[in-house]
Amino acid sequence: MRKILVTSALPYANGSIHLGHLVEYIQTDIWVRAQRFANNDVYYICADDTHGTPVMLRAEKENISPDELVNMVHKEHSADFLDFNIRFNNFYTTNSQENKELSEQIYLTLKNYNKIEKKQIEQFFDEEKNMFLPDRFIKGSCPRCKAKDQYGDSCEICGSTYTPTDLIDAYSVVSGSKPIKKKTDHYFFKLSECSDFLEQWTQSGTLQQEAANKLKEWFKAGLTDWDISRDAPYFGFEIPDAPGKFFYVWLDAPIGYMASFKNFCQKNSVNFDEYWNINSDAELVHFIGKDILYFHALFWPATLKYSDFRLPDKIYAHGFLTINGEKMSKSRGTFITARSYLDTLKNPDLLRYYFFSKLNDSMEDIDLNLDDFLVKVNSDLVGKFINIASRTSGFIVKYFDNILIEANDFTDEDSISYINNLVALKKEIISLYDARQYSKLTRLVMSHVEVINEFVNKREPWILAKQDSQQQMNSDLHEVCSTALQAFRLISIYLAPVFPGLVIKIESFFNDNFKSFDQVELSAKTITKYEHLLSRIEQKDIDAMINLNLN
RNA sequence: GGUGAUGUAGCUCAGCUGGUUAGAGCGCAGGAUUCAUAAUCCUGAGGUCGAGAGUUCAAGUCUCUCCAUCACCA
Repeated sequence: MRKILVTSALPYANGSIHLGHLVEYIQTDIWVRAQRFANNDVYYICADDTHGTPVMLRAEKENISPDELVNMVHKEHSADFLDFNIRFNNFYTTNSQENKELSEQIYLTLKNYNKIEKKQIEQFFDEEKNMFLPDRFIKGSCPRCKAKDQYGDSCEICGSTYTPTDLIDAYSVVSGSKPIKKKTDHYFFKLSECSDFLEQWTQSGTLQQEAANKLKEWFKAGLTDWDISRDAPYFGFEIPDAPGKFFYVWLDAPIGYMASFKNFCQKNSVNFDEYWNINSDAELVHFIGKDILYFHALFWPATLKYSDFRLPDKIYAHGFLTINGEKMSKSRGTFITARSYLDTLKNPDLLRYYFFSKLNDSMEDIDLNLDDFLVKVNSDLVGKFINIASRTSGFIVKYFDNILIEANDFTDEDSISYINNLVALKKEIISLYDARQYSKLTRLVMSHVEVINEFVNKREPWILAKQDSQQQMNSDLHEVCSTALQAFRLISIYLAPVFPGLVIKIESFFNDNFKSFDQVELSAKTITKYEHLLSRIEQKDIDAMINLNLN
């Protein structure tokens, strides 16, 4: 049995969860559930990422304290995750006592290793607000194409990148005043000294090949030291020996993984050190988006290494979500929030299935084509999969008093072989889940769904039923329908990690409780009367969802 | 501008180290069937595998050039 600690990236506490976020949480949640079905011991941990300038300024704008804002958002995020059937063992916050203590402890250990250095830098400063400005908070005209109101780091019109100094007529987004340059002391993590270690570590199988290749580029360019401090006013943790200086949000965010787990351990009597000690025998797996590979593959392992903690075993990066082949866009209404999906389409499992059917182990972007989503989910799930139960259960109820023939008692050659084939898939299914080859898994399982529908068509239970009005137990009709339903049960067990809400209904249909892939070796004995397990998606619901996001 | 990734049927995607007439699902057309939420099953039409050149007995699969999209970097 493997002991695994799994994390998804921490959502930033400055906005709502949208479908792009959900790719990751759904991917991870499915992986976690599948590992549990494979009898492994898994904890799934997450938290809100709360610190930094954007949260601080938004709170100010809304006339509330950052703490209040962060609490509000935490409630919203928690509800979104819950309603999408994403079940963390703990969904905490980086704005916590545990995180403060761990961040300080880690910082001080880094310092002991002589990995921290104070350097004077020059940064843009807003005199009116009396604060230093991140690049994103300076706007001006693009030096190349002269487009107005471009951010301090790059131009959205012509795509050129530059520093805020290059902007024409730069102004502070916060106050509108012209930023001046001002000197200040910052603390740096001497990442440049970690190159050898990181180069070796990142090329050792922890990352996907494509991610490792990406990192090679960065190593070629050379690692520079990492600025881990920000000047007051800043929403975050003050650095212990440096009044007025705060940890940069990206320092304490990944430490939030540890802090959230620590909080969980305290509440549940789990041994924290067993998972984070340098010689821990548990696995540590991070799911992230490709945009934050830099932080997780460089800063984070270096931080852990020089603060005497264990390193991650795997960093699994996925691509971005596009919608109808394009970047999500507010003006097209494709910046779809989790809540707007739930309000209109209701059923989270449909999106979970769609993402599942498209995800693999690569960093390629995945596309949510809304037309494809509608027909694909309806035909795969309702038309084929659910239809197996829907079309055969009536006979079992009507003629056989809800009693199924168990797979061991099948006498028909086809019946025996279909069930055997499905049971034999267990190992492959487990390994496809483990390897995050979800799209391959979908094709594999769906091919079996098709076989069962073909079988039912060929055996024509409706004809068998007409031939004999006094159906005997173990008759052909009984066995044909039992075969379809036993197969349906096995497929449901294999896909249980994908659609937990639907599975609850399937469980009660079989008077069963699915917990492990091992249950495919058993059979169902009875069913309850069939009731609709799943409704189709309708175009008008998708339209309504888009409309909600246009406002 | 540099680096990397991607570009296969209307749509979404498979195609491992190059090897018989390029595949799946959805959609579409025709047929079968009526148990099932007009679901299912069968058959079929659709592709010069982004473009061009090259290596090879043989290339979607390797090399080069170009085009498009995306990402990262300066």
